[in-house]
Amino acid sequence: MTIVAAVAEDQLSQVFAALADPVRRDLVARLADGDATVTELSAPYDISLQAVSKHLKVLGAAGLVSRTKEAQRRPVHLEADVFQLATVWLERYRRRAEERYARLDDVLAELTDAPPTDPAPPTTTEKESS
Amino acid sequence: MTIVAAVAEDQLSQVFAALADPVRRDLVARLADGDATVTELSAPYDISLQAVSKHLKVLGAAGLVSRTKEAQRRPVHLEADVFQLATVWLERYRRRAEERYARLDDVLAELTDAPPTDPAPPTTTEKESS
DNA sequence: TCTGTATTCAACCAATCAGTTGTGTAGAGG
DNA sequence: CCTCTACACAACTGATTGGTTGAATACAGA
Repeated sequence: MTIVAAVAEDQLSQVFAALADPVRRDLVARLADGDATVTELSAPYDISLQAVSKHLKVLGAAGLVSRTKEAQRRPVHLEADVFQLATVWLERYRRRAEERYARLDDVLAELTDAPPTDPAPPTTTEKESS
Repeated sequence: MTIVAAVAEDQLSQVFAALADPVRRDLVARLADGDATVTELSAPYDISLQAVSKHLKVLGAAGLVSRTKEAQRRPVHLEADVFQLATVWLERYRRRAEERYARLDDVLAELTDAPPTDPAPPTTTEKESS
């Protein structure tokens, strides 16, 4: 279980890191409309083809794209499944935060609470990070 | 519109980059359960408090957290809204890719199509990146 | 006022990253 | 066979990043 979680953690890092670059997001956006080769993908940018190839390698390492050998060209294919990994993570904590925000007692605590003797009731006591 | 889009693009980059780090994701996970101070947040890690402060700065720049001045401590608060920015982007292209995958003619095209004279109809012709 | 606590700022360092250019390799076509 | 095309690999460079330590700032309490 720990190993699985660690691997997932690592892939999550790679997915987010991959999508942190505007060029790579643009590549993903274009690949969502259909597979394409490196040369086709690199055409719109003024960076070198090798640079785009590197970007695709990053996306590939994150599991966001796959390559298929087809003659001498290697079309890039978007793997939509991996997106859910990130979405699930995001939604999980967004929902948690919003739930907490919705609870009135917590809201009131944030508004009225500021006792120097009792610093922060909600967080310090429990910790259940990863 | 272009400026707005550019800003959004930039924030999206920052959000994804912020979440690409496991420590920062862990911080977010813990902040989802409630606000906390830097000292509290840094406790579980064996890195310095200053390092955690830096991480929070990154999260803050991405708009994922906010700080409120409260005496000499500055509790960190998770901003759940920004999560949707990322989620919307992810879902947009995941859905696009899956729609395309579901259409049978496209699937067939991928299987039977491989004409060297006509490289790739779907992508090269149009571009609507940023 | 002096002290302790909470936090940031600044300078530094090693590692990673995005880009480059140059070279190598695999397959299709003359 | 030779050449073009499509791509990957390797080495280099400048910028960014995650970490450190040391000092500065802000405020609460004795």
